Amino acid sequence: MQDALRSHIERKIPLTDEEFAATMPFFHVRKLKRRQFLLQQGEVCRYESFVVGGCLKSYHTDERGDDHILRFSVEDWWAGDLDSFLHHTPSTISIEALEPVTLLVIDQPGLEQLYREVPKMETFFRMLNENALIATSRRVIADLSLPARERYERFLTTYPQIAQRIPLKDIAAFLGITPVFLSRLRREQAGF
Amino acid sequence: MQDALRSHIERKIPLTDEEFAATMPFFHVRKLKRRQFLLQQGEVCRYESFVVGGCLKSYHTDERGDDHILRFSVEDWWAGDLDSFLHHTPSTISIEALEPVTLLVIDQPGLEQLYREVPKMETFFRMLNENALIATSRRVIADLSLPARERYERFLTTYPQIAQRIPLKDIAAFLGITPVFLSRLRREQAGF
DNA sequence: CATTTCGCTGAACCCAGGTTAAGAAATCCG
DNA sequence: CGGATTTCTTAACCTGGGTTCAGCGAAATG
Repeated sequence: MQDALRSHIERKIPLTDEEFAATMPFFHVRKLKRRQFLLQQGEVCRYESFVVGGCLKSYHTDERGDDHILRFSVEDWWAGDLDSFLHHTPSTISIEALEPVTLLVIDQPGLEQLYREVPKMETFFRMLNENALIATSRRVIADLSLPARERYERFLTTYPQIAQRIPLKDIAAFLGITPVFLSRLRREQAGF
Repeated sequence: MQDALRSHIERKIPLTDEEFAATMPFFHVRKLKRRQFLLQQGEVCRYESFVVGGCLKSYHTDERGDDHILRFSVEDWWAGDLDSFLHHTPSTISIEALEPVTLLVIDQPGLEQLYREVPKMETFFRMLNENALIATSRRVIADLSLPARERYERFLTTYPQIAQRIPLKDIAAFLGITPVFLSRLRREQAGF
């Protein structure tokens, strides 16, 4: 399990055994059952969580009660609300397990101390956030410039593995359309 | 002008005179006239640019030729395409001066060397990207959950200064609606 | 295994926001 | 300054996607 984290980190930046040994104690294991919450909208997000196994959705619930999914986190991804985590403000999202989930979590004081003790880990998180920023910016572009059907097609090709594991209504909540309409898109698509 | 950059950095992290002196040479000044491009979609983005004065828009042009504005960068903000800058890939956005602009720019080898020579600057850019990620994620939430009129109202209250300086058609391109429709929103709003 | 619940589909109808066009206002530039 | 260009507004009409409701199969729950 620690292996999963180590090889994940080393995909960006090599670590010595000592560095990894110094890093590991800052993390601890957490398990969630299906439908259990890692974070509920309104709470302060205390942990950044590395997903060892399983799948979660991060979503915002608007005033009308509609859910809007920001991202799905599967093996080798991270889950958390950075704003709430860093600034100790109530989070604007909930994070919920779609499958049984195993996590390695770190809290904010821990992360800061980790940066001091293992500077390479600051570099690692810098790169991680760079990538997250790039992915999020791509999503803004797609949301602004593509109609629903193309966002759906792009989702299918970009995350084929994820698309299989996830109910249609959650994909709809991710794309920003209703399940009814997504069902319609599928049917039309099947036509050819 | 260097003062602008220094106090910008020190708003996140204090620097000694030596650290700042070591930092400054990695930046150089660049000026743009109104309508001049800092980056054109398809080019590789060679610089991260700190805005000393003026205002720019970063926008994506879709296949149909429609522009979608991702952000406006004014004094004390940054402009650039992180994905293209880091990975030397053709950029998916253009960046254009809306007013005469003064920049302090740094290239990618320079930035990497800066991280090595002044580690605090890596911390600074980590924090900078954290904030950018938070802002971009907020935007995704807003795009997914708010109708056009509320996105407009939020834009007005969040960036009142910027809203003044910018033509309506650019605000529309930022909100993802047509100028015609934005004009309609304004009229209805004026009604009360 | 009976039953309630939940997710998916289909069809009819509706509305926010887009499109087109044309005039008024502002801004640019010789 | 005066013509040209660009921007803003208004109005009439159009469409992508939402909403509602109904039926139906697959899971969860007892």
